[in-house]
Amino acid sequence: MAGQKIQRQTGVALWRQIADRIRTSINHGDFDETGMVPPETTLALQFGVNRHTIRSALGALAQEGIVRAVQGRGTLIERKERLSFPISKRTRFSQGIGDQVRETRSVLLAAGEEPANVELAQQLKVDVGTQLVRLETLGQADHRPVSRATSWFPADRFGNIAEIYRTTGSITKAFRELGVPDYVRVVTEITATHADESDLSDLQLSPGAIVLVAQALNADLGDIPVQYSISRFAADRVRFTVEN
Amino acid sequence: MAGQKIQRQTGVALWRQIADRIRTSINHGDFDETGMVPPETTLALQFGVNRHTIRSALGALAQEGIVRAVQGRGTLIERKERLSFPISKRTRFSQGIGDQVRETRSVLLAAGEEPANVELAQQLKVDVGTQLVRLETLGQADHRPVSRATSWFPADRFGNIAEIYRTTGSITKAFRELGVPDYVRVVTEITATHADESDLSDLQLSPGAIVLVAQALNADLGDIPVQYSISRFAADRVRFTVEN
DNA sequence: TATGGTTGTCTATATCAATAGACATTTAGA
DNA sequence: TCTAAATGTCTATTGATATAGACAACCATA
Repeated sequence: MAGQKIQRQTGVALWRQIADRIRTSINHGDFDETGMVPPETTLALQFGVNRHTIRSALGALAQEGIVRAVQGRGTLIERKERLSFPISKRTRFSQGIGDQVRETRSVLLAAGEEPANVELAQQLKVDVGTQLVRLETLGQADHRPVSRATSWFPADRFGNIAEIYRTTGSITKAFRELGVPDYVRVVTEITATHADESDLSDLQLSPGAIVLVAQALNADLGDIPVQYSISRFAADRVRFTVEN
Repeated sequence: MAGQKIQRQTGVALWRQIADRIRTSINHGDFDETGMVPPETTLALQFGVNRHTIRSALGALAQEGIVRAVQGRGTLIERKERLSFPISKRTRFSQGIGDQVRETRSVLLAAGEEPANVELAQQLKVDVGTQLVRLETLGQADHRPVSRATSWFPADRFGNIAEIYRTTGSITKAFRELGVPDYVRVVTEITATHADESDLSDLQLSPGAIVLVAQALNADLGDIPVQYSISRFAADRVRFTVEN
């Protein structure tokens, strides 16, 4: 927990800034030796704020299930999190993080059809208005939500992909059943923004959190686009790794 | 500016959330037709807040130089920003964004030597304690700061790289003079976090902003690590693009 | 030049965020 | 079993945040 100072009067409450910093320190392993966060009075001194402000920060982290305060003992670290998520030609949700957690799962939240707007048409190289299948999915690792994705597929080739995905829980398998034995990542765009309301509920985030947004285009082996997706990851649970 | 609601009582002030959202909309080109932000009363209605809260948000954006309010007319958009930053085997700062801006520049802020700690040693494949050259640099596009990077190089091969970099303003050229005709990106790790105090001053950010952090390892053509760097980008000025 | 639409300014009030201090309660260890 | 160290709870005060309403000042244009 380096000597960075915190900002006052910025529209971001001190307790939230401090909570974010402590969460980062925990994930970075700064307190691994003791397994607990430093005492409130120590933290108050370090951050140069009142002890009550520290308590607000720790209260928020306790709400997230990251720490647990025990009277008389201290504040114990309950859970650390930050998965490494590889991005490469063969980016698959389950494969990449499979060795970091015990169980990965992908859940279909919603499915539907809609015509391609200008942006989607451009990405998937189809005409505007072409019918697309839209899938809303939630990626989980050890029963904790990690990513929230919206994907679009050309409906003529993948009209019933929702059906198959629902049963298999895997895009890769669904593609295979629909005559796409393999596919590759063409391009990934990465941005970061503040979590919106649906992020908070879907990813079980604390308000004010940061989400990493990855817009990805997958194509089959004939370079025909098969999937365009926008995925939102909890920034403090995930890191992207680009291997060249 | 989709119908995402804003969060109350989250430790992030409403005016800051709204300022961030409006900035994103501007950068996304949502108001390009008129060149102005919607009237304050309209925004207040859309976001479901008081007009004074909108004024706080617009005031913050005006402080950043993004908008300018004109009494009687409206609030004009002064500047848009979000550069696309490609990440590939041959990631170079100037090349990637060279066609998006008129001028790119890289400035040496500081230089020094220090022994490798555990992490640096592991990354650069040297022994702990091996002497390294550390360079602090600032990447600019059209005189606006875009990235703030700290780089480490093995001192035995690149002892005077700071000197050369200061004159050429280019890592690529410095490498070339020091007997590394070419180099490739081995791996890039991408995370996101809130801006700290030095980000605010170096990148001229507004408090509470988000930074994208890229930790990158470059190697020469013999796969020997030559540079490990940690770069911080203003998240609302940059997007990463991973091409496979 | 009159009008509608827009930003600028003021007052007032309620709630959240942060500080300050005091003391209770619990735990671990001497 | 006493004590030090830690969290838990309470009261009080100040400043930042947000709402509400009213009206002034300014601009474009019909």
